[in-house]
Amino acid sequence: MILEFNNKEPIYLQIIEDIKISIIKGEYKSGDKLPSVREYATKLKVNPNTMNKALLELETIGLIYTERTNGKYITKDEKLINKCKEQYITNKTKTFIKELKQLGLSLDEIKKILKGEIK
Amino acid sequence: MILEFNNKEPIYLQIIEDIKISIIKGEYKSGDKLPSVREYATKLKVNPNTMNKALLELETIGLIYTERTNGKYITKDEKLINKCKEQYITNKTKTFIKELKQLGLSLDEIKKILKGEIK
Amino acid sequence: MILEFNNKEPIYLQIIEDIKISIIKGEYKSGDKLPSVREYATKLKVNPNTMNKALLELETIGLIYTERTNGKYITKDEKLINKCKEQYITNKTKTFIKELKQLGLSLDEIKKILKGEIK
Amino acid sequence: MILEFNNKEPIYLQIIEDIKISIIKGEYKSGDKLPSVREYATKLKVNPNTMNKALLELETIGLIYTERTNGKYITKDEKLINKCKEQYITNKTKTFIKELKQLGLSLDEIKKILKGEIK
DNA sequence: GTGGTCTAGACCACT
DNA sequence: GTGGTCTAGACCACG
Repeated sequence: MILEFNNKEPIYLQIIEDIKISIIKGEYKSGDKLPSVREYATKLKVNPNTMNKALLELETIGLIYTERTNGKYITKDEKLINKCKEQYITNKTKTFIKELKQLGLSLDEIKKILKGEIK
Repeated sequence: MILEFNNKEPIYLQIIEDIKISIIKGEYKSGDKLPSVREYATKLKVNPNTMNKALLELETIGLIYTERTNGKYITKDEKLINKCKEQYITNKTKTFIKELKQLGLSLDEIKKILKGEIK
Repeated sequence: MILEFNNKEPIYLQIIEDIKISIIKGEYKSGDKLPSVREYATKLKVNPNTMNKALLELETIGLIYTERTNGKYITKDEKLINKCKEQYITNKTKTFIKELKQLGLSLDEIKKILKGEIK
Repeated sequence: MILEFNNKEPIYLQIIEDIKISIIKGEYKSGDKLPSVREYATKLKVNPNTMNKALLELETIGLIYTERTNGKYITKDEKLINKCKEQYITNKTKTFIKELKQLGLSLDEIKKILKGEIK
């Protein structure tokens, strides 16, 4: 996994986003063990503190959990994962539609644009 | 014009975005005079410096220009405005599609989701 | 005479510069009568105060003088005009050379560049 | 590095110009880390905000870039630097020639003047 | 310690 | 009254 960070957004948020997507896509599966913080940090060329912050936040969301002294794992709660996926999708969709509507575009126009873009 | 600011994004960026949209929508028309910096600032309950920062950035983009000691105006370059509009739309559309594709969704699935959301 | 003003520099300075050049070039000759302030102002689409400011400054330099109730004239002091011309030229030349030298260019290099540019 | 500011031009513009020249000359090299905003500000006896304004503008030009929380660096895009250098030189040269031509001087006369001035 | 943002308030030149 | 510049000083997120 290689991550191109942009400098406008906090790195830890970009990492969170990336791992979230991996989970939603199913690349990381329920119960999978995650690399150690250190390992992760070196792989991403990132400060361990940053890595830790990202994983902590994922833990508070519930997408990963920690087994003391053993490592971090993807949650076994598949419902949660699905819920996350749906949320992610409807979120993106709604804001997308909202933004275009804000420009005064009608739904028909939005559909047209999408047809043009989806090839 | 009332603007509700969110705390995640810098105020000046939100102002830029808002004015940009007004221009794109045609609420502000080519050659229109903008409210003075101070007036704008009081209306938005923002420090004049902040307001100025936003307007300066819009000027470097080229969407507005300054007449010395006279005020600020919407660009007369309608091509630029149209270009901005198109850019804005295709930008939003492309990232939207990219984000959903990244999740492994096929184009058909994206279409379905949109149909569900567009009511 | 048509003047395209830029918005970065004060208009009155641009006017001064322009009239100065006209005098140096000899378009305005020793003893010539200048248009009235009002006339000038309408021609240049400029506030009369601005026009006045410009002419006043030219008067303090000595390039023009006022005959009470009669109008403004180009100085009859041709020496002054010549001095101005020389000053203008050596000024521009010296700063030009200084700026390029500052970049670390040798005199030979500057000569080359000039040969390339002068066609 | 000591900078003598003149009062005619905004300080932040003079700073921009100075840093630009340092980059063009190669005193600051591709990828070099710049002093921190605060450090720079104290060195130049300028308010940090002013310093920041200058650096921001250099960033929009692309000559420097920011690494979040880490510092600012000279661009690694050496082509851009070269382009800037050329632009700077031809710009200065062209306006110089234009200004003298505007006075009615022939190219031969300009050459003579330069020979006189270049010693 | 780094840059980013924001506020408050002041002064200036120009028209 | 307009924008432009500058200072002082504060707070924040990030790493």
